[in-house]
Amino acid sequence: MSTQDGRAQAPKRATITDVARVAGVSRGAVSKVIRDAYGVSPAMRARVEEAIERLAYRPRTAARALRGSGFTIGLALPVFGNDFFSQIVLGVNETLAGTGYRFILAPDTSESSSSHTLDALADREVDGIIAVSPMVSTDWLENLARYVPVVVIGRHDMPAGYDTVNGDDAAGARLVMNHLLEQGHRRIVHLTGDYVQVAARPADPHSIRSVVFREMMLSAGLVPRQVTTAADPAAIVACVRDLLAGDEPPTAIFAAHDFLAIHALRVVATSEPRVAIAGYDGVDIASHPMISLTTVDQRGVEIGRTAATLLLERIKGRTTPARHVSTPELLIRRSTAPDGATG
Amino acid sequence: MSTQDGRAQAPKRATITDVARVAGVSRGAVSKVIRDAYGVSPAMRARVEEAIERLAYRPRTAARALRGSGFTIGLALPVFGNDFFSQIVLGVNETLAGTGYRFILAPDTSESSSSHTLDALADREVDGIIAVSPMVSTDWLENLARYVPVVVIGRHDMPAGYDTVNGDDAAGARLVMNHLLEQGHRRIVHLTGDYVQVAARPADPHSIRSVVFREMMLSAGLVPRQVTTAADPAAIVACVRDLLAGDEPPTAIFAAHDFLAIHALRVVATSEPRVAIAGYDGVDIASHPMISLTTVDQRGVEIGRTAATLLLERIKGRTTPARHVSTPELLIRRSTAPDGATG
DNA sequence: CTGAAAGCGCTTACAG
DNA sequence: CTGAAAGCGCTTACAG
Repeated sequence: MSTQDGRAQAPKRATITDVARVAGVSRGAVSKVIRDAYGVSPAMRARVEEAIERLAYRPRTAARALRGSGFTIGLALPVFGNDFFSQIVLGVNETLAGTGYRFILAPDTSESSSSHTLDALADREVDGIIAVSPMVSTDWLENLARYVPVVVIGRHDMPAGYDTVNGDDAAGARLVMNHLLEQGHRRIVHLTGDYVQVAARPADPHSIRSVVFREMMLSAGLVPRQVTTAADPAAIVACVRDLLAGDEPPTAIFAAHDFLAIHALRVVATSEPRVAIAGYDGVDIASHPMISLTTVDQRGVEIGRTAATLLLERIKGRTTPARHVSTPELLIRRSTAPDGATG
Repeated sequence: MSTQDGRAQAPKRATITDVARVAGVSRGAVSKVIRDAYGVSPAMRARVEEAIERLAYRPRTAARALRGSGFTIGLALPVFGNDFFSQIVLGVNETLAGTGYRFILAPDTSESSSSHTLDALADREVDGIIAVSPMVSTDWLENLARYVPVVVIGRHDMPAGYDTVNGDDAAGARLVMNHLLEQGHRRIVHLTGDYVQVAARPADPHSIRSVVFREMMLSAGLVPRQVTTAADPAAIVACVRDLLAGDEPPTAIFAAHDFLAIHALRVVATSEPRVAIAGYDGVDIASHPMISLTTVDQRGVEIGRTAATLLLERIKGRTTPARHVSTPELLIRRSTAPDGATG
């Protein structure tokens, strides 16, 4: 006996009504037991719990979220598979453990921009949203924050309605530049993503790194030179290859983030003369002895933990904005070691 | 005028009722316009769309899912931040583009096992679930599949109610072993995760790789030796260090997956004599010239694409089980090159 | 301590 | 082509 829709006769999961019937109580009573709410007699609780067990009942988050809270927070990521963002996710997960809150991840996809991703999360009635480097205006975020608690990672905004968590990008960039200058480098190039627009997005971490690079080169009496590349490995490799093949190739590259640095190393690994490279983020693979990339540890796990903590505060009712900045640390490795120390 | 709950006076997003009121039509009519359903006059559509625009209305997925479909599929991952799984996510994303379906990710967390993750997804009333290497019984999966369309990646099950997508692990393991044996290696050790239990989980990809390793060693007249390690980098490094420091250290290591192989390389990078290493998965970093790890490309993106395609079929009504196996390819790199070719 | 009723925001038949 | 009503599975006051 089949119908047109193959799922037509799919069995229904037990609902709160089924449990109420089996336990011989009202639906409201079952709800109270589930939520561990005040005012349930031990006897009733026992009966309800037995019925829940027997029916393998599980409350539907979708329905709960509609009325009360679904105990879920949404984590929006601009890309999937970036190791630094993975650190953030780890931190969020750590903080949420034991709180009863779960999280779901929603990466921006090829066809959905940051705004779509954030909207989609809000549409699912999550209790709060952590947005990592969202590419939307502050106005857009302020508006979103009117309806749902929001914490933003990776934007040095001065928001009224949401919280921010960032690394100290100016300090981190200074650490890198001081290191390279101390090594005696004069021809240093800043390698960054082609989406970085310092003028349009001054609060963007990559803009700040770029600005600091420029300032420090100038005050050292040097010429700041910056090249931009698309995000895919092939483009990065091509960009760095061109750079090294051009006139006056740099002796050092300050890459705006580790992904750029690691792919730049693909070129540098076989190039002569050697070019120093420093990255930014502190991803795990940078510490691998065969890579050994100098980088700035942004403490992604800590950033994730802090963001989750702030979001839980907001969910509980805080409305005053909080801004957290974590202190970066320079990890000096072989990629910027003086000539000859190459592994 | 503030209340105890800071969110008490948070503004409400416009609902379908608001739109109906503004447009002067019924809620059902608005619903039809939203869903692009049959039977709406152009005039009415125009009025409704104007109201939607004006109110910045967005249908709540949570409410839709309760009644019809939320056009969302859930992707359950056993861990977060694994590069091979990222390939799968990319493939799923590719296939979903343009279908109107979105996906949300739910990784197993420290406190939630695979079953909790899958339940949580089902509780959110997703239209279907793709489960990557879930650590639950087949009975459990069959039961889940009674209620929601399911596709499982990374288990060579013979299911009745769900689909499976896998690499050909036996073929892949043979590629690796043939390669190592051809290089003249006799003392080959298989390095695998300590959770792998061949007897208990014969359908697990890692079990299959382990079994094939054993068979091929035996038929080559060699002694199969396997060591297991916990999943964290420190444990892997300690394990490999012990292995190399022990009696009769191997001349080659067949790691059950790239993450193991790459961290094993941390030890091997500085060890004498040289030990060949092959991994399994085909993660991006393996191709980096400074890593250059021999591995089996599992074609993760293709696996993700196929899984999404099968799930969409199931959502549309297919009930007969499908099983897809993708053909792996051996990528020979420097990590298994003969002595002296070390980079 | 317990239950009946209303409502969250949507969709689905069913009348008109 | 359009609307009124019932219902998805839950929670929230409000009576008793």
